[in-house]
Amino acid sequence: MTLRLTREQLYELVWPEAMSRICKAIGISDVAIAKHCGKADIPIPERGYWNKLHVGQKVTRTPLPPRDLATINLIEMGGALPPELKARITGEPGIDGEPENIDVLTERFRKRLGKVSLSRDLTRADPAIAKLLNRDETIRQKMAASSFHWEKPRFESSYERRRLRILNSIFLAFARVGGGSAYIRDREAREISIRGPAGVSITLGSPKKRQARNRRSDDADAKDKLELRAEGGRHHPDIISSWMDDDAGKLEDKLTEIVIGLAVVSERESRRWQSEMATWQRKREEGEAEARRKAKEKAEREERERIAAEEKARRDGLLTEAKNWRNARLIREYVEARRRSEVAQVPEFEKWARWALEVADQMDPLFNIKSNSDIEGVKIRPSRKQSFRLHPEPVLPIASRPDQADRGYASCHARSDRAIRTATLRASSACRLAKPIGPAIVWACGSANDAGKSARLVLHWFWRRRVSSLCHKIGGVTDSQHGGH
DNA sequence: ATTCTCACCCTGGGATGTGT
DNA sequence: ACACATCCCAGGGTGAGAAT
Repeated sequence: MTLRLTREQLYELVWPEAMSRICKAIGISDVAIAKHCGKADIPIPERGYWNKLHVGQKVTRTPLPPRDLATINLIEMGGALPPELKARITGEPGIDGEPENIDVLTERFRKRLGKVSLSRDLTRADPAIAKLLNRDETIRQKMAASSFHWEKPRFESSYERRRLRILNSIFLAFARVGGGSAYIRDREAREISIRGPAGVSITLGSPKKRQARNRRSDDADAKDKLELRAEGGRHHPDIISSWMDDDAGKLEDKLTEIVIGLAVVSERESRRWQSEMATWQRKREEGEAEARRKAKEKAEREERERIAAEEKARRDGLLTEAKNWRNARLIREYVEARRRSEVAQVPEFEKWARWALEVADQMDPLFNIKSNSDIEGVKIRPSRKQSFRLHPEPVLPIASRPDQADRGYASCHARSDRAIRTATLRASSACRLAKPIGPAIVWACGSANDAGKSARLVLHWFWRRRVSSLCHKIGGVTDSQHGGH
C-alpha cells in the first residue's frame, strides 16, 4: 500500500511524537520515514529532543523551510495512515492546499541555486555524462585491440563535447540543489531527462530548420548553433522554455537562466498534470456514479416490469379460473336441470351425468390446482383430531390453536357438497393469505360421512400430488367411523 | 531506558550484457 | 530475437553503539 503525503503533512506527523512510534502506526521503519524527510527537506527532531522534553528542558521545534522549485512536495512511501494520525494532518493525505505563487518559488530557487557556470572540462562529470564517456572509452579500447570494430566513439567532435559540457553543467546544478538526477536514455544523448522534484525532459541540438544537411567537418559542427528546449514548454507559451545561441549570448552564458527556466517548466507541468489528474479522477468518479445510477434504474425498471408481468399473469389466471368456475357451475346446473327433466329417465343418463360432473370437477378451480407452485411454501396441518386419529405417530406438526388467523384457517360443518365446496374455497383463500406468513390449517368437521368427504376434498385440494396416500387413509378411516373430525 | 545514527544487508525491478 | 545471467540502484530493515 502506498501512502501519499504532502511535505507539510509529513512535517505535521513527525514532530508531535517520536519517530519510533509514528513508524509503528504507519507500518514502515523509522529509518525509512527519516529518509523521506531528508529528501523532502523536512526537519525532524534532533537527537535527545524527546528526552529533553520529558525532563522539562527547553526544546525548539525547527520550522519547515519554505519550498522552492527543486523541493519535493509530494512524498510517496509504504504503509498506511491510521485514523488517529490522519486526524493530525491538515486536509486530505497527499492533496496540496492552495499552491504557492510560482514567482515566489522561483525567487527562492534562484537564491539557493546561485550562479551556474560552465564545466571547464569533463573531468568532474555527472554520472549520466560519465557513463557516456566511459562507453566511448571502451569503444576506443576495442578499436585499439581490434583492427576492425564497427562502432565508433560518439563524443569526440568538438560539437558533441560542447553539448556534453553544457549538459554536464546543468545536470550538476540540478544535483547540487536536489532538483533531480540526469537520465540519458540513448547512446547519442538525444533523449535526455532530469528525474526528480524538478524533473523535465530536454533536447539539446541544432535548431532543426537551420540544421545543415551535410556537415563538412568537426569544426563546422562546432560553429553550429545549439538550441536547448524543454519538452513540456509547448503547453506553456507564456513562459520561456527554449534557449539558443543568439546575439544576446551563447548557451554557456545563459546556464543559470536555463536551469531556473527548466525548473519553472517542471513546476508548471507538474501543476498541469495534477490538474489533469484531478479532472480525470473527477470525470471517472462521475462516470462511475452515472453507471451506478443507470444500473439501479435498470434494475428498478426490470423489477417493475417483472411485478407488472406477474400481476398480469395472475389476473389472467384469475379470469380463467373464474370462467372455469362459471362453466363448471353451468355444467352442474345443466346436469341438475336434465336430472329434473324427462330426459333424466334415459338409462344412460347416470353414466352421462357422472362424466359431465367429472368434467365440471376437472374444470372447477375450486376442486383442482394447476401446479405445485400454487401451494409452494404452504404447509398444511391436519386438525388435532384428524391428526391423532389418523397418525398415531404424527409426521406432521399439530396445530395447537386452529383459530390462529395468521396461520390460515378454514372450517365448515360439511353436511352438503355446497358446504364442502365452501370450506374448500375458504381454505383456499386462507392458504393464499397464509402463504407468505405461515402454515395453513385446514379443519373439516361434520358427520362422519360428510367429514370424510370434506377432509378428502380439502386435503386433496392441497396435497393432491404430495400426500395422495394420506388422502386415501383419511377417506378410509373417516368413512368407517362416526363422530366429528 | 529511550531515542537516534550509522553501517550494513536484503529485496525487487529495471538495465545491460552475453550466448544461442 | 530471445532467454538467461549479471549488475545496479532505490527502498527499506536490522542491529550495534552513541547520545541524552
